[in-house]
Amino acid sequence: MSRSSSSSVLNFLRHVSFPPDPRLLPSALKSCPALRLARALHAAAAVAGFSRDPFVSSSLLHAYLRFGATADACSVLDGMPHKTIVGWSALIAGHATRGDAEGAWGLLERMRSDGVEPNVITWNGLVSGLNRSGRARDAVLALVRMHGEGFLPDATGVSCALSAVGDVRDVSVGEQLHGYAVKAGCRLDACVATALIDMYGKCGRADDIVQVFDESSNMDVASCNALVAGLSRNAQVSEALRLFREFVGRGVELNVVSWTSIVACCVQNGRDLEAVDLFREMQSEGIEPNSVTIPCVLPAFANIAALMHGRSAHCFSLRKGFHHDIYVGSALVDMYAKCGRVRDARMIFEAMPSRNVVSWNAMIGGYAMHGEAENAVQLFRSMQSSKEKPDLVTFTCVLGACSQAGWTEEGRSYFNEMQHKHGISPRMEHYACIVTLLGRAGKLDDAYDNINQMPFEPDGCIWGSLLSSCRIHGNVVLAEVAAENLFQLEPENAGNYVLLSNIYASKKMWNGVNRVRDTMKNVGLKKEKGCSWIEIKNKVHMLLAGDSSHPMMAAITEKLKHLTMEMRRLGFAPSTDYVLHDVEEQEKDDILSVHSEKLAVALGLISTSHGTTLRVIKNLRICGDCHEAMKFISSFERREIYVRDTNRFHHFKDGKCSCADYW
DNA sequence: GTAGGGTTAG
Repeated sequence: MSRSSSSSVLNFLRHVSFPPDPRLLPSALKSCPALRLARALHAAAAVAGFSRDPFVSSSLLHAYLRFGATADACSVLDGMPHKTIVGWSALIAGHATRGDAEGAWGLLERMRSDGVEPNVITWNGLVSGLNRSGRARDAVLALVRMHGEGFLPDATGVSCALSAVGDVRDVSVGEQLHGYAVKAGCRLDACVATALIDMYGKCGRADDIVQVFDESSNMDVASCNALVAGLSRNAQVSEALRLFREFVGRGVELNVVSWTSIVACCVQNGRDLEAVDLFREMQSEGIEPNSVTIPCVLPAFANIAALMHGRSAHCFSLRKGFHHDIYVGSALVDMYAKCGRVRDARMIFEAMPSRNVVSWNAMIGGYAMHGEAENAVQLFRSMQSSKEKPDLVTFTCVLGACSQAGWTEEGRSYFNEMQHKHGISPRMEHYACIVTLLGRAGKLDDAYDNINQMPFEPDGCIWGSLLSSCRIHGNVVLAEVAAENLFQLEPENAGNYVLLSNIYASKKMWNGVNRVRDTMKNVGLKKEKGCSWIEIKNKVHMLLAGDSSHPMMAAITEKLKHLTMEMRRLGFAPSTDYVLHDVEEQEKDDILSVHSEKLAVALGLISTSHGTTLRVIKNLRICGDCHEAMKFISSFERREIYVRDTNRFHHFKDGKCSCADYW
């Protein structure tokens, strides 16, 4: 038994006597830690003949409601000779909180026929309870009926109803409530303002959030937090950051929820480096992260492969006891896997006191990302012998693992198992997995057939996957089909043009190359800059392809020159069909030599001691030339090198890659 | 007896 629950039992025992004393029973019931004990006290009071005492029965009623035992609570109220409005209201709120809308309405009628008229608290309790139990529509209906019966809903009722509206995303009802709050004079109440912001945020109305903010004068810290969350939901990061600072200017004391919200806002919108900075700033402001902050910030460390930062958040969690939290545990599993430490991820996973579907998916997905299909599938089998049911994400991970390993038949069979054994109908992402699975294995026609047989219109991911496969297997005809669809679906995505152009270039079809380049120029698209990150001694370095702004660039260039010479000497020939441009061979070598992952690895080599493992992440897929170069470097420099691209991990060791050149 | 804010996997 934990320390806190044993102390609550001691506190309870202090109020218990034998035989039972009617003056002590109310306080005993108030501190009663378990439903069974409340029932025992009830029985003892009945035997002693004072269970109908107004104080005792009222305490029993509330104790039962605290444990959600609405039936017991009902029988207590039934036995009360004088039923008070407080008793009725508590019972109605209790039923509503358990999601029993019908029971709550029935009690409201019984209360009236008993001669007790509901008041505003009775109604608010009903609205609040229904909202809390997820019966959002019923909560709004209750408020409407309350109004229809001549009651003026107050700030409390309106806030609860607004919260319900946000859950059902019915902005027109939300707007009506907004107008009502203005008329009823409770619009400027801080809770109403917060609930309005929350509602508009959930309904996708960022402009209205800002308008509520502009028209409010007495917003507090919770309003700020709702504001940040609402803007984050609608991808308005800069606005969230600006208003977050403005709250400080207004003298609002920000708390751990505020800081967690702004960190989460950056992470959820791909601004990982800013999230890391804010996480630091939070602590220098004297706000200590809690068990919600940690799972919010961990994905930022995971995304930029900041293993040292991630480890220190892990240590912090251990010190604070957060590591037992299922959110923290799952986020740690994901972080270690994405930082290249899939064994550490498994250790965390095994040590978790409880797991949910997210924890399983994080671990299975981790194996998939590392190309460890065997482990992924094995874990998927253990999941099925556990009580946790696989969901659509689980199958995305399992299918992903199969496609990384080239397990075509296994992948097909899991695709069927998903539908027929688990009743999950395939979604876009599952078809994308199947197309990748078949395409990468060279079964391009099969992949194309699958696209044509899909029950809905394929999206950019599907065609993008086919196009990538065409790049690997040099299929110009299907590549043109895929590209045609992609240019319609995502005309702004430069990567598609680059891929098609590379396919033409690899076939020496220079007219095609020029045509695509002209189109790109006309549409005004630039090739996305390759970008890599490497963490060295607790600092994350970002390197851009062709960019020479890094302070150590001279040494990096020197190191690359030396490596290139050694590669040549040992018979390594750069493979030049990976670049977009049709240029002289020598110039192509130069372009290749500045791909960002090479810069990152060179920096890693000169900044760490011999034998240190290097971990690099990249915003694009690693090119074939860099892949060859990494294999060479791993053997020549005797270093293990992990490169995580958009697709998976490549673990280079002794001249070989964990993907076995299949990617 | 009634009210508003932050979390993990793809």
